Amino acid sequence: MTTYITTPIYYVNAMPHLGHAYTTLVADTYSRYRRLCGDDVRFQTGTDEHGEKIVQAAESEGSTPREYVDRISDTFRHTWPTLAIEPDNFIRTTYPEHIKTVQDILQKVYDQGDIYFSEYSGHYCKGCERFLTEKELVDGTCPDHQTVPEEICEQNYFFRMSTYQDWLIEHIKKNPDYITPERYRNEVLSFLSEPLEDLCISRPVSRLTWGIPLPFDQKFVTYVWFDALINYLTGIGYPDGPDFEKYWSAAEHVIAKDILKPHAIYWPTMIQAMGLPPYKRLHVHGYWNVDETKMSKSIGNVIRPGELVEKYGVDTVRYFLLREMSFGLDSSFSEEAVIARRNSDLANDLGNLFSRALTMVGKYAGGKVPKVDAAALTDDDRELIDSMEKMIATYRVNMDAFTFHKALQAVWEVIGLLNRYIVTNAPWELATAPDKSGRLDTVLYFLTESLRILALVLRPVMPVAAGKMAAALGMEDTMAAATLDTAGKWGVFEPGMSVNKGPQLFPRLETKKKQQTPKKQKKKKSRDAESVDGEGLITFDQFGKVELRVAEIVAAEKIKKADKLLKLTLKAPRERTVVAGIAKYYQPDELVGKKVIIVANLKPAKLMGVTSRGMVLAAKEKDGEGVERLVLSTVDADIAAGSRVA
RNA sequence: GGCGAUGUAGCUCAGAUGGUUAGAGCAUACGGCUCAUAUCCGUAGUGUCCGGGGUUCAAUUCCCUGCAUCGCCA
Repeated sequence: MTTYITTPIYYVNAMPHLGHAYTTLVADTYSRYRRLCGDDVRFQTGTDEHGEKIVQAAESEGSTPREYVDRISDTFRHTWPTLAIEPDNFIRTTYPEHIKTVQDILQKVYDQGDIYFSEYSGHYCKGCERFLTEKELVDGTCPDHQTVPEEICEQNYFFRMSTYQDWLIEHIKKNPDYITPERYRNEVLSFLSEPLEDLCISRPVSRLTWGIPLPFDQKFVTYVWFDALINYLTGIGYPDGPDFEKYWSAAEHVIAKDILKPHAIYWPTMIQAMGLPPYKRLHVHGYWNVDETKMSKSIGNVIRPGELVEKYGVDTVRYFLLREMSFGLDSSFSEEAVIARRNSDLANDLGNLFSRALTMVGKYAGGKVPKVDAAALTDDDRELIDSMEKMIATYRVNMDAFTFHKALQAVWEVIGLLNRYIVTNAPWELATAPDKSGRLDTVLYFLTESLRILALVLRPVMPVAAGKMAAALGMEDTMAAATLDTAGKWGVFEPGMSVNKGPQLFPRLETKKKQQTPKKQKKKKSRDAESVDGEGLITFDQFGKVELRVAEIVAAEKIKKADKLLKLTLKAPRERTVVAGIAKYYQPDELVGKKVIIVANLKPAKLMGVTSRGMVLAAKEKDGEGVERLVLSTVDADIAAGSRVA
């Protein structure tokens, strides 16, 4: 079998965050799993590097687009190994081969009449990089950027997506696995129940230069779709690379739900127009909410995967992300939850199981895997074998279906069974009775054999830890080459092999201040959950939740019908909109350029129709006559916008 | 505004084509073991299964309606 698994290519206007990491981790885990099944696997990720936003981002830091994309793309490329993510190919849309193939495809589709030229006019928002419909406008402004869109009349090229609508509906209906989980399949079908409009695929060079020129009209460059999506083809050598057909016939894409439409609608119709067979499956996952709010650049509560790995280790992070999220749904991320998973699942259940079992093989069997008396198996033993085999079957079904949380749940059920097996068979008692040595050997063999299977199935999820487990079992090399077919069954371990406990797999992590008398705390909290311990004092941790940052005011304007409110556009370091109640004390003009301190992770709120993401800190006083004065907080010396304040 | 999803134990969630005692993990309390990483094993709980109405011998499950949250579309 062949597997071709891809992540989206990531737009280089942002640094890698938890969302990128999760998508890529899923693809990596799946690729490792398919290799474990013996597949020929190709795993691809990369970066999407064209577009107006890139030009702006490059300008704002004084570099060329080329320098800028090289730098950010490199950051992505170097982030993945820290998570033990190992793609076979890292593609960039600025690679010459990609550009050439994109142009060839555009020419082909143009020649066959599926791309046409047309004129239209509308409200173009620069921030959104697109035209907004009348209904999207709020008081004539873009609701996301609070700017008045330009009235632009423009000519562009369009792809006849509508031609392929009926085919696509048929295809999705006939192939229930084409888009999963089902909720997203339904969403797509519901969208397709209305007539599709054709897809605008170009931008005039007058407005965008950082893109791939249309081969049939040099006054235009291609806009995102025919550039970015085609990476899935160019990355495996389309059109005439030797491996192209082999991998393309097995193509599976992993995406987050925000890019469902391009992948479930635009892309299949494009593929169909090119005369290629459709991709095999599309796997759609949800978002990570961070501490109960959406993770977003503008709120600034972005989790950096590298920092997590540094703190908790690569295996814990991978396990947590795959175990905690029900694939397809949103999940919430918190470091408390990571620590809880680490301690209960990894340290207590799994790590301790390895530790106790291998210690006993060392103590009671001289460190060598003993022989089994096959004639004297108990019901316990048979139940264990049975459970192991069922677990492997469940694991395979769920790994195939991308329901990683269920696969891991099945593995942990058998880990629980093993811990029980130890207690009921009490090897330490068997060891004191000379006539029970046969039974002792059997129990120890059953344990080590089970550990071997655990190390095998956990490899796709926790490659580093699984390597340590294999090493402890003396099977580092054989495990690395093993497949589920050859090794994923009972009875593979050869008696006589040496095992070696080695260091702890998952040392417990200290939980914060757990020793303090919890009962007293409880009483206090139940009286008033809002009040803080002590007399109005907050803990350092509580303070740590408040993210203060330096922000530069780049624009300020009054909000209509609100005499106190100003709408500020801040850079911290990304642009965001914050509404501040300072209109009585400051004029918009005098604010621009000022550097202030903001609460960056405040839950967004709508004030007079404007969404405010954060708040500006200011001091207020009343003089003797009750007249109020307000002064904005600022910084003592010039410092980069976005700097953290603590 | 239209369509859809979700609402179950303190927390995160599973589940039943309607039918006895509604489940798991974490957290909590108590007991046991000593091979093990203060780990493991056992026991114990608590639930107006979102509110209201209907169908039915019987509804947490089906139907209607309301509320809340979320998603897609306009």
